[in-house]
Amino acid sequence: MEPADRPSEDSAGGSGEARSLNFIEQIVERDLAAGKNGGRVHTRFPPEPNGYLHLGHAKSICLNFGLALKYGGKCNLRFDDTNPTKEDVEYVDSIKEDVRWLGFDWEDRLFYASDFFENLYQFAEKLIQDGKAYIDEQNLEQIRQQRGNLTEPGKNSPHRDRPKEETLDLFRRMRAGEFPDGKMVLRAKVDMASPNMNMRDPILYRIRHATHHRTGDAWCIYPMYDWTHGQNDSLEGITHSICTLEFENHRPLYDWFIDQLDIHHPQQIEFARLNLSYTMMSKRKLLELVEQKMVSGWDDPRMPTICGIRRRGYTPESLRAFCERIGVAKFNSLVDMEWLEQAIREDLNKRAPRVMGVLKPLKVIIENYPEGQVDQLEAINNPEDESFGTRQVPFSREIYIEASDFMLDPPKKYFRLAPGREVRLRYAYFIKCTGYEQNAAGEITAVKAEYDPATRGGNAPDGRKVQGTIHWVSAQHALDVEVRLYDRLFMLENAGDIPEGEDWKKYINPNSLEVLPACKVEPVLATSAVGAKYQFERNGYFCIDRDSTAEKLVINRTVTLKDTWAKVQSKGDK
RNA sequence: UGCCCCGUGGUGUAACGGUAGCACGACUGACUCUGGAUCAGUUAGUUAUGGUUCGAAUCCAUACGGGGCAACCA
Repeated sequence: MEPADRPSEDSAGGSGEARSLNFIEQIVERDLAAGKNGGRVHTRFPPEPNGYLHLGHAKSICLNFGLALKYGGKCNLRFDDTNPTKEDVEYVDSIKEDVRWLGFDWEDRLFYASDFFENLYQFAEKLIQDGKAYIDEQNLEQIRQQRGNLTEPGKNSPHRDRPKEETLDLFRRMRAGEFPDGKMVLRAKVDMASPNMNMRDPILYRIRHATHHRTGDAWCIYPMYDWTHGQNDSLEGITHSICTLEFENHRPLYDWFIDQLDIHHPQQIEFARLNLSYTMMSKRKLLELVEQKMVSGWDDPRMPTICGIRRRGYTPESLRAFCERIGVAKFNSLVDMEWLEQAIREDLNKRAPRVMGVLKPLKVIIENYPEGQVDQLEAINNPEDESFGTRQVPFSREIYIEASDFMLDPPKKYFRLAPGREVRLRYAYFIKCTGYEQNAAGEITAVKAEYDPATRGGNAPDGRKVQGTIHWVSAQHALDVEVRLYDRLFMLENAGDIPEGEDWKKYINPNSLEVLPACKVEPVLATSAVGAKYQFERNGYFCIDRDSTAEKLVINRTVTLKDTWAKVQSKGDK
């Protein structure tokens, strides 16, 4: 993993431009102005370690850590590990790696909900002592029946008025392991008739004789998320508990708990989660893609996971800029994929060295160029930044150009090579097409050309202009590499919104991966490291994949360059 | 059918009772040894209907539309 530059206060979002405050920043500033929390800002990012982080989490991470950075506060990393049957250290490790890679630092504030199991247990005893909780010995089905539904109130459990001494005894024996799974639960005594379903005597503890990835077998009762989350925030001294919209209806319950316990009261603020077009953020479905081998793994470059997008060639800076740009609100929106791509283009445009790479090679034989001769031509490494310097690119009689840069019968406004036409080979010479070879199927197998020695370096002394400049690679010097092209994973724009029950897999794009096994790139790439990023001129941004071997580089296309010619063409098709 | 939340150009957002702005896209044009980048310009919006007000995207009401809630999940 490459080191990530730490975001500073005003580069947290990648751009230092003045920007109006989002609604959460407004709340924070209001609180600060009012002297609330003694001027502290303390947030947290609280993932459940049951899957890999995705772009939706990136939004939350940037928000929480970004807020702390902006207001001189702190942000904790806390794992919500209250369900031993679903969680695993594999996920804990990947989450830590991803947060760090994104450029954020929780310093010494790494927590687990399981660190607070004893506190939570004591809180529960207090609730019992206060007559605000009871042991319910009904089974799952009975409890569900009594909960009522959206329009009808629930009914009280027959155990609701059990004496608190009895509840306390039972609860302690629950902890001691005297009862099997499902035998009983601890419930809060709130209001079975509340229009808010969350208030209808929620379950606080269930029995699970399961080994926890951190606490081992120390516990056989585990707190529910609702019972854990708010108190955990409180114990960590969180001032602003930022979460997604679906927890809005839970807030009254969290507030109720905090009030009953009379402990520090963090303020919960809900925002809309990220939806990105042509992909989905469902952990469950992403897991299924991995398990059913529809992708190569969690870090498949087509995945919307942070590790996937990292392998694809995205930078932390581009992701932070993306998160800043999409903003934060309570409206459920669908962000166009284009925004993500634009963010990485902007970043890499400034930072990626340029190089020439031919994806679909077509050989060009320059008939008036001496056989065996090699010319070294100077090329600029990054026109956006002089400090990148220059490099030498070998040129010889036989070169490869992009197959799409030659047409037998070109349409109007096609500026590239065609019979009789002259183009510039970038940083090299003007060449004019003098002929071509075709196979029996009519495919062009080679192009013949003549070069003008006077145009060395790319300019004609007589001042004549050419319309097009194309990239090329010397055939005898070229490196053979494999390039992998990626397209959207799903064919449905709002792939995150497929109704439950419908077969979401039928929307998977069968052409999301295209492998080009025989691409030709400049020899300088021979020494490049895994993760190194380049712009292949006129083609896009690429990054060296970890599947590379000593014999053959494997290169991912991160994103294409904007292509106005492609746009013109596709319009012509319509 | 109940409760909660949300509706601003194509997209994402701002304006907090006083000129509807910004960004991305799209479209023009300039420039260019990347049909990239850059620069200049254009386009286009307050879901609807009432009300309050000198004045409403903003406050109120109703309607319409979208989202969430009935796991011993988080």
